[in-house]
Amino acid sequence: MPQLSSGGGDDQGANDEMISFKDEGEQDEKIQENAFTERDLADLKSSLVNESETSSNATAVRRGQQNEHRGYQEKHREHLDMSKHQDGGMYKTAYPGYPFLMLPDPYIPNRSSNKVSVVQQSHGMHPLTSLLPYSNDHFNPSPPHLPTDMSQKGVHRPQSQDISGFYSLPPGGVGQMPPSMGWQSQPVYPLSSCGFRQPYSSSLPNSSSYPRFSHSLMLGPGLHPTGIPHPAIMPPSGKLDHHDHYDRNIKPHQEPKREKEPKKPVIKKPLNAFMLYMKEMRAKVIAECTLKESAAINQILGRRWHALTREEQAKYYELARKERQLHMQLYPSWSARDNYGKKKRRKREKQQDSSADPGSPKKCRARFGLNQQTDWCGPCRRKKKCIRYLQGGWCTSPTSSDGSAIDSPLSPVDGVPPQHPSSPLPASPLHPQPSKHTPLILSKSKTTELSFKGANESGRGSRMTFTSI
DNA sequence: TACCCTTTGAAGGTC
DNA sequence: GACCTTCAAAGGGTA
Repeated sequence: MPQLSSGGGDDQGANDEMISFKDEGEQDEKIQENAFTERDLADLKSSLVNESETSSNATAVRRGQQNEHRGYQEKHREHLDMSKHQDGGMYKTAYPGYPFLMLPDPYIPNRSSNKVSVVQQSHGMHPLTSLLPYSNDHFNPSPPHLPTDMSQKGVHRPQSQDISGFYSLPPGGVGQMPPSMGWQSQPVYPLSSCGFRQPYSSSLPNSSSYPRFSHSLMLGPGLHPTGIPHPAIMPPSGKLDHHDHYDRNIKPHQEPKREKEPKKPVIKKPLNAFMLYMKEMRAKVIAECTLKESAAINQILGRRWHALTREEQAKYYELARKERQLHMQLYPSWSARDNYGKKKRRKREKQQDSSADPGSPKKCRARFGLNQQTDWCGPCRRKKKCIRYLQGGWCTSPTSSDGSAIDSPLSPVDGVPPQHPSSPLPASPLHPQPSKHTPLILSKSKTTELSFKGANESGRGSRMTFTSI
């Protein structure tokens, strides 16, 4: 949980505490104790209270709806009406390109503060997407993979009000959030990996996301007047296809395509804290570093993420948590596993191939077999993570192939502290275990990645194994 | 055209 | 409970 850097303890300090963002109750208490100002706390608590209420309310509402047998088309018309009323305000206040949006009055009890939506905003999406399109009403009334009552789980007025609680972030609590998130003051950024600071904003380039969002606001031909594709619902192709996201009642000219190829919408995973951060900061990094390759950008973002203060990270965790809650409310039957296989087979194939390679390093189990367990390392005997990888015998320690800033998260030009402010970090979303993400091992260059893959049979697992060397 | 790369976090499955 | 796998975003790179 966020912990303000207090006297004596800078961000490198050892006075870290384990804070779990998963336990909301604990989290709230921790927040009270350490993290935010009193005002922040009050607002946050209020927000969370609203959440609790809204959760129960939403459930009750859904039950009520079941009794009402209210057609979702009717509900959808409500949404559209609401959207029409809100569009103006949304456009005026929302920062384009960011998944969060500031909500107009109907959703925000207290408009005076910068309210922030926690719902992701995909490219080309109307800001209202954050609220309305979490409903399936825009799609098949009863997608096969959803329960029959999903049509009742669409966002409706009561729920929208409830949701507003999610978005009601206290002004103070968001004080350091970037303007694009609707937060009021500038965050303190480390020096970029390019070696300079750059204020947000006005200098924001024509990044990929911002202009695209603007385009959606322009509502080009064929776009829904409200421009509401759902951020979490994607066409099976994986590409945002507006045809799939707009109400068929509103877009009759698009119907032929729908009828021709009724696609089953894919409900995307809610974004986690880091993903939200990435969406927010990507444009800035691109502007600063004139990088375009996402892999490199993401490396920088990863380092910056670790360089964030706890409060800054906490905001993203909180937003992500709320987004998950909202997602859960709207798609109670959705499972992350629903999307498994949607991205084809990727590394799995490679990993299988790699594991089939007799020359590749293996864990104790694979290397020595069950009948030579005495040769296993201790963790392997306990079914823990094999430590042989870490002992240098089977593969060389991954090192940066060059001294580039990207390769080295410790690079001074990046302004990133050698370690996360609180490392060694306890296990928590804010303070991942060093074994997982500490920058002691520099981010993986290609060389590193290869070395690691060979050692671990798993490209993914690599980041968990090698980073603690 | 489809997948890779790269990051962190969450979820679900396995052992 | 630890570990592993997959997916979420993004867009240039690659086969």
